[in-house]
Amino acid sequence: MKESINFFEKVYEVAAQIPFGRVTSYGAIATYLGAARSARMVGWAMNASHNNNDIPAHRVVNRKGLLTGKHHFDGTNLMQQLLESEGVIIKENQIQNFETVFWDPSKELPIL
DNA sequence: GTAGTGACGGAGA
DNA sequence: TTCTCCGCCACTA
Repeated sequence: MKESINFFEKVYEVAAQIPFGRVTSYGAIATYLGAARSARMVGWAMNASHNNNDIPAHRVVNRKGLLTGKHHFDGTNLMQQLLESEGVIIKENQIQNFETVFWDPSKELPIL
């Protein structure tokens, strides 16, 4: 076990605070954490979030609102199904009204 | 030690 | 808007 990278826990913390029926992007989280150029790390952290049940990874999509991470879920439509259950409309793996359901941590959460 | 890859994002065309 | 290229950090072979 290495020293726990705060980056991971921060990502989890932010993701866990995503309100019901809202979504955010990897870049938004990365920017909030001060790693705007490391959005990939956020996605990578999400990959490890499988061990954290409190991490609604299905609420995290790319900046286009595309469910790029759905392949990492058990089913093929599990991610979409979860989001639709929260009132998020999805079509062709892309979130509709993305601007409406988008949740920006850098705006909603206190500045780091 | 080097190269390839990835749940991404931004800039340029 | 989409496509391509580059950069970013961490992991794997």
